[in-house]
Amino acid sequence: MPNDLNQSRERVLDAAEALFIASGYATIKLKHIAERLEVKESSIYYHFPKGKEELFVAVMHRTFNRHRVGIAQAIHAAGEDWVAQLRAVCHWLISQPALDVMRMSKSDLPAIDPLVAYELEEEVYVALNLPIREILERAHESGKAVVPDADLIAGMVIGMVGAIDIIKGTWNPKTKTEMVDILLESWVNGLRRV
Amino acid sequence: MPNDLNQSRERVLDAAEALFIASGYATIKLKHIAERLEVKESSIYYHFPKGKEELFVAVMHRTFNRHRVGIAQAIHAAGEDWVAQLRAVCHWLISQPALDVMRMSKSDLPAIDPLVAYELEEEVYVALNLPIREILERAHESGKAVVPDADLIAGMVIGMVGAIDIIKGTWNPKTKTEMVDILLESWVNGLRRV
DNA sequence: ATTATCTATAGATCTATAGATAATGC
DNA sequence: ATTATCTATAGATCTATAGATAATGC
Repeated sequence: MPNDLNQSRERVLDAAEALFIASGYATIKLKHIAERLEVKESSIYYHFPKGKEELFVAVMHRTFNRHRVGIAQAIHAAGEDWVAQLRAVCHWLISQPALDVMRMSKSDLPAIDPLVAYELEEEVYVALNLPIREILERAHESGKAVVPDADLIAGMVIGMVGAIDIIKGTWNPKTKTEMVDILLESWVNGLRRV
Repeated sequence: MPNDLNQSRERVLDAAEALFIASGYATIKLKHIAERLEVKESSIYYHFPKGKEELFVAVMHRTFNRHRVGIAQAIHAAGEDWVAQLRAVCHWLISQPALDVMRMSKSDLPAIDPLVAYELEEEVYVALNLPIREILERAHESGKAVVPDADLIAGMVIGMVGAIDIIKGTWNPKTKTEMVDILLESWVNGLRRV
């Protein structure tokens, strides 16, 4: 059953992305992806002849590229205010499958070709950390915020959205958007009241 | 070569903990643990006859129990001030192998017996989230802080320490303690300067 | 006798390949 | 002719078990 725009390849990437992003490279077997697609494992090799690692790398490139574009657009659409920009980035992030950057960095990437792993690590940085860092640096330079280490706080913002995902799943009845707004508000204005 | 206090069993737990905590249940094979111990895979079954899952569960119980005790002591030793208590918890956490709570919850625990997984999830909550949440609630009730959702912020604090670990590994030349202090300071006092 | 390891191997699972089958587009 | 699937199977890896070996404590 042929298709015009490589639709079946995209379908494989979609299924693999949902599973790899949620559970990681080692946990997800080709069997799981095949089951989700309702095809046999071997069919996946038609689209990704080199197999699991090639599929994982293709998924990651696509995901990080989507984030790079989505975050840049979100910031642009948010206007000049740095808090509005930060909120826009967070709202974009919670609209996407939750990334576990720690698992990627310490578990997924060490399992693949080191050169490709390095490239992917750079893509994450450019797509996610860098734009957030730049928001914070602009706010700092214009005197609107005190940002002691923009890279560090950018990393925290990304981790924040991941943390929301766990808390959401377990207990909290609030929506993710409400949670992000609460956390950002408390971070921007501070917890302390003397 | 016998030993007095189950020393060889503890040695297995130590090796398994370092690997499981860093890379997760699926990534770590018995081979990796055996290599680290310089024994054969089959020797591990002497201490954990039911194999990998039993070992993983024993590791997690031990880890969470150590955190429960360590965090309670850290808070007690920190005195009355809520910021000092928060800092003490964070300093305890960075003294320990970095936990990836998201990976545990979405990747490791779903791979084991559901009943045991539920128990472990509760242990994490009691050991980590609950004490932090209580610090924040006390600060809120005494009017010293504005804490909109203590559970949510407690989850973030735990995520924060994990995020530090990634950033540490990749770029930042600061020590983990410096990073925690910077992040806590910025969260307590707020980023905004109008 | 108890503790702790080893060798050897079974059985399951996982990744990957070869080659057949089928549907559509030209 | 091209796209996309399938069946069948090889080979590697992983978990687990049975039973031997060796050292120490009683």
